[in-house]
Amino acid sequence: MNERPRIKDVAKRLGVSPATVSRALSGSGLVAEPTLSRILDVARELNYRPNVSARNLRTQRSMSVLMVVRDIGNPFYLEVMKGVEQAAREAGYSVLMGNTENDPDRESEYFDMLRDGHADGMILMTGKLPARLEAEGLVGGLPVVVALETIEDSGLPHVQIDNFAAAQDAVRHLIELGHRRIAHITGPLPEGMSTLRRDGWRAAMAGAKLPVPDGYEQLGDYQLHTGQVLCGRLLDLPEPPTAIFCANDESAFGAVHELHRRGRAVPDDVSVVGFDDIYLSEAIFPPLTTVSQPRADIGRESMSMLLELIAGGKVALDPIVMPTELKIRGTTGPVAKPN
Amino acid sequence: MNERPRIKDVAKRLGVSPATVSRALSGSGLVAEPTLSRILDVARELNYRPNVSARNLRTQRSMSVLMVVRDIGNPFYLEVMKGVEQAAREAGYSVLMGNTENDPDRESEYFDMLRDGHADGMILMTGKLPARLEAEGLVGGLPVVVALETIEDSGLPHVQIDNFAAAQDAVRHLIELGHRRIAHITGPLPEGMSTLRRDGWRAAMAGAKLPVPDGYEQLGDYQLHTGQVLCGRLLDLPEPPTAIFCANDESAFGAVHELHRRGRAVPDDVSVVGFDDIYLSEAIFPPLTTVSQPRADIGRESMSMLLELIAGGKVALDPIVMPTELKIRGTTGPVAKPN
DNA sequence: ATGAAAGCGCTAACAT
DNA sequence: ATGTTAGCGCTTTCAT
Repeated sequence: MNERPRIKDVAKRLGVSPATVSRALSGSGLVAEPTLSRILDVARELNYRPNVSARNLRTQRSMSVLMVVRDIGNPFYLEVMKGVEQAAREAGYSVLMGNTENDPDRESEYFDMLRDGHADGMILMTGKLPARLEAEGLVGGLPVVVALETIEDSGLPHVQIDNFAAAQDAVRHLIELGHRRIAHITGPLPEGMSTLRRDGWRAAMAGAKLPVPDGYEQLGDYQLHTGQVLCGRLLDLPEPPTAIFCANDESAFGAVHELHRRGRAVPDDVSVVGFDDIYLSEAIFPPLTTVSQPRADIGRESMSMLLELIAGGKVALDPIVMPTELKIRGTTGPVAKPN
Repeated sequence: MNERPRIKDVAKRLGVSPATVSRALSGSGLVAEPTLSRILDVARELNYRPNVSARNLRTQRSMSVLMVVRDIGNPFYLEVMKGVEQAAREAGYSVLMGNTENDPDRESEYFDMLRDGHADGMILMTGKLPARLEAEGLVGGLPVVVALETIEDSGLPHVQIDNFAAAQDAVRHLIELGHRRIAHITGPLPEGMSTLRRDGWRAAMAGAKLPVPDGYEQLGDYQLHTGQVLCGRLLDLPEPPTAIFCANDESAFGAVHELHRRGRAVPDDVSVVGFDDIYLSEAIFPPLTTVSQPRADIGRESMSMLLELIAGGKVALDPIVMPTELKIRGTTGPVAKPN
């Protein structure tokens, strides 16, 4: 088991100083030509790689960032991660994935990783701050970017979409198709994103002077199975809806599933709209009409803001709002003729 | 912007030496009681966290492992990651995600991270080694565990499933339902996993003395859209199959989609079986019959082997084979009466 | 039970 | 253009 070479091994081989090797390898442009390429050659030959712990200790930075999500099992984040990773790589950074599972301990653990030098910055997608930090007001100024979610009064930069407007648009699409009985399966309320989507639905209904009968707002939790159950409940209503707007795609999948199960045609009997345009939304049958977020762009944008922050730059505190697009696919259609 | 506290700050506050603080915080049991709790108190009060770069440099380990996959956008890996992460956390390790996108440069980059102290070990799920390393035979002995895939003659420990037997079982299930015309949409051949699944199908067919007409083996690539196209091709055959075994769930989704599109009933006209039991397999309509892998278990098992390796322990080179289960759901049924 | 001192491997300030 | 030197913050001998 041969030892990994150290910088001084490379230096000795050529009779130069470690400093020169360091300069040569860092591309500082301070090393003259005969020496430079000989160093590069030997480094390659020995397969030398600078030890990152030593470098990080010396430079006081880790060249890594943390991307913290609520549930790493949710594929939605993968696309965002791809964008983050791409921007990070271009800047020479690595990305560490953090998974909180909504556990406050883990949430604050990841903040600790900022302090202990594990990472230079963080992209936070959990929608909340550790209570401890928030209480002591020591969040402002940290190299943290909030993405997807909103954290009010945090003093942190945000990258997000306009959940309210996107939901409103989605519901308007249903209204334009002639639907008047439009129900909503919400996300976990009163959580911010869910609330905005719910309010967008309400606004669209109010804007078209459509009534919202009792039971048309079903409290969900973004989960597929819950969507299925709640859809069933909607169908059992005395006046069931002809269209259902779901707070996310998973619950929309559940709704479509329940409709199939009951032999109701989608969209001929009931239209369904989702939100997020996750992986496979296009693949179910019929393909899901849903609000598409520019996930990779959100990731990239978040990362560039974070790099800016890390570099000590000032960053706008007005949220960056990325555009959404309503993907009209197969689960929405004209309202059935009134019975 | 107050500076982060250092170990000597904690030490000074109490008039003890940094060494004592280090010992107290590491739970070495070498610090006596009056001192111990006072150190712990002050550390908490100052919110002190040891700098990881310094610690890693000194201890020569990073307490991180690398989990390298081919495509981070594939949700299949998320469940594996969950298992890896759980086992890692329990041992005090963090998990770094690596994404190669099948790019050889990136593949060897991640190996470099083993040498530069970024990570102490690696769980490799890409099914191949960087050519450079392989050529120089410097892989054996590295703290690397191969999961899901197989790398022949690598001298590395493996955690996997029996793809051949699982495929064979899945096809036998179709045969038991009375199917005789069973086609297969493969993964990317001649890649190892795809080949094993294909061979399992062939073996089941041969075992039942069933013919494999021309065109019944369609070369796919695990992608949804390809599955759709190839399913169409199968249906256009003079003697179309009554059942299709797909090398993975995505292509099965594509196949089901195409069947729907053409108005063919699933499973009444054609049965479909997938492989992997990914996220949402249960959610499509009808729910997909598929081979389920114990993904989280594979992750956990890989991680514990890796920990063993890192600790310098010897590890069996016979592959650890995890059990699979055929989940019989809604896309398979008895063969239709012959026309 | 605690302290003093060394040193992990690197980079950057300062010299030349 | 290159070498010398110091030191990042920690853990771990070794000494007491």
